[in-house]
Amino acid sequence: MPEGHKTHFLARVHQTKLGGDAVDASSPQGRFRAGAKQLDGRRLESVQAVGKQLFYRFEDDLHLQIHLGRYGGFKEHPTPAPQPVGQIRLRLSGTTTTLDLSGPTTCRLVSAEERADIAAQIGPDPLAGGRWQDVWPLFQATRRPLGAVLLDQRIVAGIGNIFRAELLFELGLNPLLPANALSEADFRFLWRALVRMMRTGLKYGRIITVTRKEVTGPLTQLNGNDRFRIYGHETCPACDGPVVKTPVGGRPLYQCQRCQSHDAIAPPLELT
DNA sequence: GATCTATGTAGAT
DNA sequence: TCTACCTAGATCG
Repeated sequence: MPEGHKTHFLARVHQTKLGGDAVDASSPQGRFRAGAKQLDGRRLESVQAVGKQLFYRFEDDLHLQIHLGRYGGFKEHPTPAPQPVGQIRLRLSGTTTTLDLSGPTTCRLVSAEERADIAAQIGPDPLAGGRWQDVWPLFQATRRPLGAVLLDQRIVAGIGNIFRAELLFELGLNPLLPANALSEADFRFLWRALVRMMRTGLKYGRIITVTRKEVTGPLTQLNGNDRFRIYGHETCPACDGPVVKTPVGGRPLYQCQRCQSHDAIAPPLELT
């Protein structure tokens, strides 16, 4: 269930809880048996997120690449862990913590060269010091709609369907605006908003775009789509008009057509 | 129990 | 642009 905030969050947690440990590795489901066998007993040296990719470096220059895809996820247990439940592709047991990985799109061992190649194909990552100056030329070079460009991991790393919807809504931007029609000042504004949104997601380990003013009760207790302003909603929190769900860039985009009709960044919306 | 849905991507057409 | 793939949880009957 991850966008870029989640991979960075997981990298931190896994580094803290298993970094330095010689791990017991197994594949209860069986589909990563050979890989787990190679990892078994080796020391986990570091964990790093690159956009939505996760890389685990083990001793002897062994690299594990994980992409959670849409359904993938980790469950954490104290070591010794209970019997695995469900389709556990990989179980990594450290001294104090055991991780169960299920449903990843990718879980494989790669060489240091392959790891570098994969990372090189991913655009600047707002959570890893990516700079707007490096992304801006790529926006200028394409007439593809903003809503599609934001999801392109070669251009910016870590944005998924929720961040895209929430960012475009917050800025009041028309998702179909050609990327190269955005002014430099507006692009910088967009970048700042994106970094803030993703950092908040990293802090909580989940995407939260509403602010305390907009909801009752603590942010951490929000459920489901209540954490978002537009994604998964039926009515617009600003104008109370209908939210439409239409495919842009191959994924369903939630949009208030009244509030998001602008070709430049609009004044802040009144959110209630 | 069956069916639907989901924060993603790669490869075929 | 379409389809396949990965899995769990919610919803429906």
